[in-house]
Formats: sequence, structure tokens, C-alpha cells
Amino acid sequence: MPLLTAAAEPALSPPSTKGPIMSEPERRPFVSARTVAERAGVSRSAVSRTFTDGASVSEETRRKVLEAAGELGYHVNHLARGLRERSNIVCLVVADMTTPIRARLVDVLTRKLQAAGKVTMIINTGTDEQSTASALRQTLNYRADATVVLSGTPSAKLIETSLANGQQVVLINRDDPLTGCHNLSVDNEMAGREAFFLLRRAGCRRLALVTSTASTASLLERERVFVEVAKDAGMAVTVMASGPTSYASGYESARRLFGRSDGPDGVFCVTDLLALGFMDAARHEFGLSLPRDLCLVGFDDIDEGDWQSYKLTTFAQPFAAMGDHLVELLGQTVAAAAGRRIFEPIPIWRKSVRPSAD
Amino acid sequence: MPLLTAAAEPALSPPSTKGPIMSEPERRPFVSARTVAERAGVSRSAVSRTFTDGASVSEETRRKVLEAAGELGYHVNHLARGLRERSNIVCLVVADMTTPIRARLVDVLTRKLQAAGKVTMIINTGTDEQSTASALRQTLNYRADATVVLSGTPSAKLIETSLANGQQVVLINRDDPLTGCHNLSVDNEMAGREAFFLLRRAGCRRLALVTSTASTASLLERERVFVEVAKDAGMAVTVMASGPTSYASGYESARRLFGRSDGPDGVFCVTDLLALGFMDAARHEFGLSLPRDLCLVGFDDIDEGDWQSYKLTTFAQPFAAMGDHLVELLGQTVAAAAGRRIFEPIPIWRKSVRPSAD
DNA sequence: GATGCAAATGCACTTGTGTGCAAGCCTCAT
DNA sequence: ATGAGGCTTGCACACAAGTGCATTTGCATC
Repeated sequence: MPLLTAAAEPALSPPSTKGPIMSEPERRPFVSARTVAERAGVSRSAVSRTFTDGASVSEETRRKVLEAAGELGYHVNHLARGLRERSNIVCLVVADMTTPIRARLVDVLTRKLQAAGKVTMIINTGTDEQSTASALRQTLNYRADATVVLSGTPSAKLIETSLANGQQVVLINRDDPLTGCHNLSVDNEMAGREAFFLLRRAGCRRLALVTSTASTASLLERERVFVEVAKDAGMAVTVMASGPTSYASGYESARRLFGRSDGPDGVFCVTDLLALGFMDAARHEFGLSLPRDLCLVGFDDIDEGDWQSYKLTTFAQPFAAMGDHLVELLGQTVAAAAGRRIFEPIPIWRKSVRPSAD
Repeated sequence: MPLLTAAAEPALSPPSTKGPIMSEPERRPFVSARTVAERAGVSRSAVSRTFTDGASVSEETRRKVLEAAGELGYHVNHLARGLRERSNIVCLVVADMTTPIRARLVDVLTRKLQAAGKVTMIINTGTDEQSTASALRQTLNYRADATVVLSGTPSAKLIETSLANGQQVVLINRDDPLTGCHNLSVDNEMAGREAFFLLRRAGCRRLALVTSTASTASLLERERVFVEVAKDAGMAVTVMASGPTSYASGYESARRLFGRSDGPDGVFCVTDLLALGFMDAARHEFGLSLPRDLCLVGFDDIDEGDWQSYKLTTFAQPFAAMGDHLVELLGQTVAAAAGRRIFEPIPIWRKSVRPSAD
């Protein structure tokens, strides 16, 4: 029936959908399976089956379909496919993408997801609850199979609706105690502890910890453990935070700390960016030399830390392993037990800490 | 290894897609408009109209619909909506995402696109034609309104099918002569010329240009103009490339250049990353001091160039303006005249070049 | 109370897929 | 020759939305 009407319609251009003829930006000339079918002289089902793995098509029609598809430039519409089954879309909710560590994480994850046949949607958001909320909603709008949160803390209620809609929620390095979602995190406790031992072994006497005013759970945990372990060993720690997690904040923290009578000689910066800013201020503003006058430990292992001007001793986050674990999670059924998975940071020895005291 | 192509590539299909009824992980419990309609006691059309701007719904039913939607956690399915009208998806094809400059560009673009009501899909690809091709196919699979290419050079044929499908193609900083697509680019000619004048004004006598072995059109253009202008002024230029566009390559180039009898005293690095590596080697390996013994100009204005250890004089790319222009393009009808738009780089004066010769 | 008009509503069709079911076709063995 | 059995193939439906058109409802006016 519809075929008849289409045939009866003369070839003159359709009188546009509705509006005046002023412009016609409404055309959607994407070629569909039906067009391919008509051209190949087969049914639309045959086209669908040709592009479906394991479906039953004769070699002959398959050839005809592929030929017609090639000539027309046909590509399967994944949006339509996503109506029936999984969309294969994964949403990445992230803030501060320009930060080296975030860029690395996004890079690794998009790579791994792609290799697993997923496609990633980036939602560039702020860290406040408001924008995280609208990010989560976006995720639902596009029927993403999973939402991976790298920044910000989603509200428990919104996570609940995500889960209720059969969507997996994975938090990376967000140590917030939320139930129902997967939690990949680096072992911040070990980092805090090891950082202290590194500095003590180097013979440092006046310890400081530099952090940011963005009170992320990860940063707080590193701080807590470092201070606690130092206290157990009978050493006090000066804690300093001068702004967001950035080079400038680390720089400023150093100015403040060394502006006092006796600056520290052993510092744990909870982030490499902070550490590099701190190191630059210590050197250029106060003429200190590392590791002689000052030992410095960072966290993240960003590329810049390996540059000749810095050679920062730090801890690397095992992003590759985290990415592998993520795709493994996505492969499982939705009902897979949600829970926390902790990855060990890898100590990276460079030149900003003395090898031993003696 | 490549992205899942449109062809009948086996791909790694999840083995459970069509398996027996042994388990039921196939549930897609996403709540649809019909469910909301049933709960609210109205027709499905009413639900649709409630969420469509400007449609005619009484205040009463609207209230009922919104209430039911809230209770059920309903979110409009943008995939289904994308079947009829524009998908509002924009694909970003990018390689080397961890590079600071790329991360910045991706950050700005995702922000701008988001503000314009678009959603961005990241396709993390290699720069070879093969992976660019499968990236382009991915773009078509998801019916993206537009494809924005930040890395790699798509084949003319593939661009053609994109355009034939009504998809806009925007190349950013790819100066390849491809017809039919929009081209946003920074003025490399001006950069090369200005870089030379900066160095000459500083009184440099032995010029060098440091580039990478990745022969991007942008890099080649900067090199060509710099060398040409210098030649016109009667000065020779040593050109050096030691590897990909990275810190390490810049470092290596400096080792080679200063390992000779007379190293350069004025250098244009076509990329900031190269410049920072170059600077570090010049200082730490050869004890040079900037800008006394060596004047250095970069390009990109990455954050790291402003760090205290570097203070690199460079040119900034006006990404914000480019992003604004991009969303403006997307708002136009598809038939908008494709062409090239050139943006002026912004000179950033810092400390790596002497202010004047005298 | 009847009429007119506007707003609200519902039906049915559209978008592009994938797939269950049944029918058709071909081959082979009885 | 005929039925069994396996491969193909097409119909029709499902997925989740938006919307033109016709119909119904509500309300005011005559």
C-alpha cells in the first residue's frame, strides 16, 4: 500500500513538509535500509540480516546488498538499533578536562571503551551538584548503557533512578559512600603512608602537606592518612591549602610556607600539579635545591613530572588496569554485585627525594 | 582492532545477545512515554506534547504527566527523537588527547557545543588514514549532525559520503585542501613571520627551527614561512626534527643542535611542547641561560609555558573564538557555503626572548 | 438552548532497526 | 513421487518518540 502511493506520487519534489518554502533545512538525506533494499531488489529484512552477525542470508543476496550499500554509502543507524537493544553508548561525566591527569584518564578510557565496541559521550560539567545532576539526566536521555563519573558527586537519588533504569553507574576515584554503583579507586591510604615513609627515610624533620581547597574524598583521605601516620611517629605536619587543585595553588602554598621562619624540609603534595608549582616557587623564589634542602613527593604521575626541570618522585595511578576493569564490568550483566575495587598506586622513583638518610 | 565498521565485520559480539532464555539480562527497563501515559491516565501523545516546546496541552494534563514522569523517573529518549529530526550529536575525531593543546581544544569545544544544546561524542583515533576512516564511519553510524576533525586527514571519498548524507564536516587546524567541508584554521603564515621578526629584533644571528617528524600541514606551513622570510632577510635556518610532536623530541633536538660547534642563538619551535623540551635540554645539558644565550619562541600557549621554570614567549590559539564560530556554523543550514576561516594567533610575551637588540 | 470558536485530545502514521513466525524453495532420501 | 528437513525470505510487529489531521471538549455568546 505505501509502495503504491509512493509510486503514484509524481517525481516532482515533495511540497516540503509544512512550512513555507523559504528554506528547507529539514531534509534528512541519510540513506536507510529501505533504500538499499529497493536498489538491491530485495526485502528490507535482507539488508538488516546482511549487517547482523549470524543471521541467515544467502551468499547471493548478501553480495547484492553489500554492493547497493556501497554505492549508496549506507551505514547502519545505531540510534535506531539502540531502540531495541543496548545503545552501546557510555557517558563520561568529567570536569577540569584540561588537567593533565584528567586528560590522561579520558584518553585511556575512551580507548578501552572503543576497543570493546562502545562509543563514549563526553559530558563536560562542573563539580557542583547542580551541573552533575543535569549531566546524569543527559546520560539517561541518551539511554547510555553506563555512566562513568570522573568528577563531581552525583546525588544518591539520581543514581537510584539511573540504576532503576538498568543503567550501570561507575564512579572513578570518587570515594563517596554511595550504594548500588561500582567504585574504582586508587589506594589513597597506601599513598599517604608510603609518602610519609619516603620522607622519613630521607631524614626530613619538618613535614608539611600541601592540598587544595577542593575537598575531594580522595585528597582528604591522602591527607588524613599522612597526618595520622606522622603523628603516630611523633611528628607534626603543617597542612596548607591555597586554592583549587592547580599549579598556581602549589606555588602559592610554597610562598606561604617558606615565608615563615622555618619552612618544611619534607613535603607531600597530594597532586603532581600542586607539587610542580610548589617546586618552582621553592627554587625560584627561595633558592632552594632539591633534594638537598627539600624533599618532595607528589601523586598522579603526570607527564610533566618527568620533565628535566622537575624529575618528581610520585605515585602513578594504574589507569590501564582501571580501564580494563571498567570494560569488564560493562560486559557483565547489570545485576553484577556493585562494590568497591581498589587499585594499588605504583611508586615512581625520581630525583625529588633523597634516596636515604644515613 | 579498528572501530566496528559498517561492513559485516564479525567484531567481538557479546555472546549473550541471542542466547537461550537461561538468564534474562536483556531487560531494558527504561521507562517510556507509554508507561507514563498509562500512569497519568492520558494518551501517549499528551506525554509527548508535554515535553515538546510550544505544543498544545492543558495545564491539568501537563501537571498529571509531570507528576507521573517524576514518580517513574521518565526521561525523553533522545535516540528515538533523533530518528525523526536532527540527532544533536556532534562527533569529535581526535588523536593524542593527552597533549595539553588537544586537551584544551576538546575542553573548549565540548563546553561550547554543550551550551548550544549539542552533545559530543569522542572518537579517539590514530592519525593514519585507516583509523580516521573508521572514525568517520562511526560518525555516520550515529547520525551525527556534524563531524569535527581535530586530528588526522580523512579521505576525500569519505568526506563526500558524509556531505551526501547531509552531515556537516568541519576540519580544525587541518589545512588540507578538501572541498565541501568547513575549515577553521589559525594563521600559520603570520605566526612564522612574526616569530622571525621577534628573533631578529632580539639580535639573534644563528637561527634554527625545531619541528616534528609528523608532517602536519600546519607545522609545515609555519616552517615554510619562517624559513622563507629568513632567507629573504639573508639569514640561513637550520631545520631539525627528531621525532613526534613531544617534549622528548624537543629535548633531543636541542642535544643535537648544541652538540655541534656553534649552536643557534634564536630558535622557533613550531609547538610549545617541543619548545619546553628544547629549553630544558639547553639549560640542563648545556648550561645555557635564556634569554641571554638563547632566544626561544613557541606556538600554542599551553599552560605549562607560563610556569615559572619556562615563561615561554609564544602564540596563543584563539580557541574560544573558534568554538563560537563552530556552533555558529552548526546553527546554519547545511547548504551554508563551505570554506576556510582563518583566526589570528595572539602573541604572548613572556621571558624567553630578549625585548630588543640594541 | 443552539451556535460558533478555540483549545485540547486521540488516532494513526512516520523515523530505521532487529527478529519471531510462517511460508516458500530446494535437496535428498525413502 | 512424496515427504522430511534445512535454508531463505518476507510479513509484521516492536522499539520510542513527534506531529498532521480529525475529532471531541469546553466555554462564551447570541
